[in-house]
Order: sequence, then structure tokens, then C-alpha cells
Amino acid sequence: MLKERFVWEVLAEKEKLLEGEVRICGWVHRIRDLGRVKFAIIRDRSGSIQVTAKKGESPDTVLETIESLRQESVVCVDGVLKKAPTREGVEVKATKITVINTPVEPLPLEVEGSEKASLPTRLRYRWLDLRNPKITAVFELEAFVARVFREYYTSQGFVEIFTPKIVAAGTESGAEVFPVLYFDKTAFLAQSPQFYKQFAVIAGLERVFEIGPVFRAEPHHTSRHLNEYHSLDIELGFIESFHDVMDYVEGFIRSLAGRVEEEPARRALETYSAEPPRLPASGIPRIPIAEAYEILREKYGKEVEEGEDLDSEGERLMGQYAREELDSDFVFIIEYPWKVRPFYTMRMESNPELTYSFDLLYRGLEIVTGGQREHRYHQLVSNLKDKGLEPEGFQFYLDFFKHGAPPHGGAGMGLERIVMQTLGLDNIREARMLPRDTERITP
RNA sequence: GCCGCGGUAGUAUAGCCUGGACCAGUAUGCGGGCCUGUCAAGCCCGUGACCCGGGUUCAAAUCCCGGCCGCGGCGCCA
Repeated sequence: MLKERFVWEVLAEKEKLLEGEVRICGWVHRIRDLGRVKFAIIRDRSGSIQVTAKKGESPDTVLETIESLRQESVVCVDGVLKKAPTREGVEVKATKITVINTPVEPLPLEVEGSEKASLPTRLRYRWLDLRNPKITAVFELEAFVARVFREYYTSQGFVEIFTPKIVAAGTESGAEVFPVLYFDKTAFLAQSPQFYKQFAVIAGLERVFEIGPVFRAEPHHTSRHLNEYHSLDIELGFIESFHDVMDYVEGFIRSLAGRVEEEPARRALETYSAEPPRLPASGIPRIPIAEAYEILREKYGKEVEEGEDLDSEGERLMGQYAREELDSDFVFIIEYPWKVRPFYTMRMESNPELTYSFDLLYRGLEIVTGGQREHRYHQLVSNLKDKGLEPEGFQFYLDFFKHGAPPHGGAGMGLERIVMQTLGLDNIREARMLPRDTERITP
């Protein structure tokens, strides 16, 4: 390895390393050439450190090399760690600088302050944008959310699964799918692992989770939709009601909220001046949609027709309501109308026009959808027909239910949306390293 | 898919409403120079742009039309 230590590690051990030989590898962040004394700030993923050379004290080759450096050159610097009046309290007095690579063109985007450039420019030159620690922090948080998800569900006896992303049919009503040429057949990119996580539960794994990409062929033009995103999915068998599913969703949210003081989450929240997610000790409120209609009408003068889904304004207002009246960044809206839910959702026994389903709003944005699934074969067939769908088209799925399917339910959570809402990002594309939207398939 | 807004150097912007003194200003980058402690270093010199096409006008970055591209709202959803 050219590089032994991150800058952060050098800084963490600076007392021990003082006056000793160190090697720093990274990108040239900034050059301050004062003539007889020259500084270069070297940056890596973990932080920055100043490299110094002085005429008469440092080798001439080092001075010449610093003069020839450009921003974003890749270098390794050998030198002695010295106390210095810098922000870090130390600097590296260079004895040797190896230039490993130099930009072949002027930079189209400056790394420092890249977040001030327009989003299209940043995405176009995302490899430079990402070198900005403010931007990297987003993805460190994203990795953290995924890790907490994995750890929480693993600790609860869930098994991680990996389902096919090339599928024969669109899973749900509505959402459009991308066709792909699959030898001599047309297949589709999975828009949800829905059928296969149910498969895994029925197949005896009982409790499963998956972190994987999903694909939506909808021509959205909004700041909260992507055509490819990561879904955090769970599915669990032997539930008594859809409240059991919500309990497990809430368990994860609580675990996440409880761990945001850990690195790298802490740094990400601090970088974006974001409040830690707030949720009441008594639990996340669960409000039937029928009540939500009333709250919206009475408190906000917002009319939503009975039996319809909340629109995005309605969701925003319910988020506001939860925050102001219930002291919670989260609120479950439950018992959605059958009309607006997919065919596999279980209908309420007391009122088949409603379902055992829920959405979870986080600061006014839907981040989770879930519910109890219909596990009774004949009821499932009848539900399909009720939705005007042909059972034949879903036979491969229906077959799962023929030989003993336990009552089960699950949920899907949008990873990028969780990150976006946690940091207060304006656009979900910022929460995706290389977003795919209607116009963008490169880089 | 429907609706709205916008496109000025590499990047971010000023100018546009109220056409002329704009061969387009500023910051940063880039090229060159000065400088022994900078820390968004500073100072001096230089470099580089009006999305494309048509129209109105004596005159268009500015007004009008079309196109292309981008962004957002709605719908749909995570």
C-alpha cells in the first residue's frame, strides 16, 4: 500500500507521532505559496493536514514540486510531523513529495464549496463533488442507516435475503416497470421485492429483510423521486396484526434515532445542522386515515375526499401536525382504503373497504409503506379479480399460497428518503451517489 | 402525462422588467509575477461567456416566436 494511514489517524495520534516520520497520501486541496515558505493542504476522505516547506530548510526539489502542484493532484508526502499554529495544531514538514497524478484539464468544479454549484453540475462532475467532505458525509450516513437496519433486524431474528431483480411481471398495480431484453423473452426490472420476500417467509424463513435496488419507470419530475433507489424491506410471518409489523418498523426507527450520536452519523448531522430525529417515548402515533381526513379539514382547512389517498400536501400537513401537536417527527397513517392499496393487502374484517395497512411519514414525507398481506389463497384470488386483474398473470405468485402460508406482513422503506429527511436535503438526488432520473443515465 | 420557471466565461453570479454609455461587471478557477507562517492567504497583470434558429428595431444579453436543454409543482409512489 502506498498509504498506511488516513489523515484522521495521523491527527488522532499526533502526540505520539510528533517529530516522527509520517506519510500522507491524498489530494492537493489548496496551495498557499508565499515565496520562501510554501504550504499545501492535503485532503483525504477523513480530513486535511498542512504540508510545509521552507527555503533553506527544505530540499529544493520539495519547493519546486509544491510550485508545480495543482489543485486535486494526487500526492504522497513524506515528512516530519511538527507542532504548528494550524487548526489541527500540527503540520508535516515535507522531506519528499511524490506527485502520483495531475489533472489533465482545469477543474470543471471546485471541490471546496462544491455544494454551492448547481445540482446538475455537481451530478455531472460527481467524482469531484464527492471529494467535498460535506458531500461524503451524506453517503457515510447512508451507509450507517443501512448498517443499523441490518444490525437491528438481524438482532431480531430476521434473515437477510437476496431476491431477483430481473422478474417476469410487474409486482404491483400502478407503478410502471422497465422492460429488459432477456434472451428471447421480455423481462422487467423489479420495482419491489414484494413477491419474493413473501415467498421467503412462506418458504419457511419466517422473518426476512433485504437491502436492494428497485426500479420505477415513472416519469416523475420532483425532488423526492428517483427511477432507481434502495429499498429497505422487511417481511415477517406469524403476526397477529399489522400493528406487529409497525412495531418492528418502529423498533428500527428507534434504534436509528438512538444511534445518531455515533460516528459517522454525528458528523453528518452536524455538517448539515440537522436536528436528531424526534419521537415520543410513548411510541410513534398511529392515526387512522379517517381521522387524518378530519384533522386536515378541521385544523388546516384541507379537504381530502373520503376513500382517497393523502396527497403530498396532506402528508406535509400531517407531518406538521405530528410535530406541533404530538412532538414527533414520525407519524403512522393507518387503515388505508382498499381502493388505493395493492391487491395483496389484507382487507379489514370489519370493513372490507379499508385495509390493514400503513404509511410512515417522516417530517411530512412518506418513507415507509407496509401492512398485513392476504395469505389465504382463495381470498387472494378474489382480491385480484376485485382489482380487475387476471389471476392467471399472477399464477406463479399465487402458487406460493397453496401449501401453507402463515399470516404475515411487511414494509418497504426508502433509504434515500430517510437520509434526505434526516439531513434536511432539498433534493433526493443529493442522497444518491449517482442518481437515475428521467433524463440522467450518466455518469 | 399536465402545468410553471429558467438557460450569461470552467464554476457561481450581475445586467434583462424600463433595448443604446455592455466589443458584457464581480468572485473563484486557470496562466504569469511579487511575497518567510498562510489557513477561503494577500497584491499586480493576463485568460475566458450572452443555449440554438428566426423575427421586431437605426440598435437585442435585454422584446416576440419556435426548438433544444435544465429545474420545479401536480399526479404516482419509497
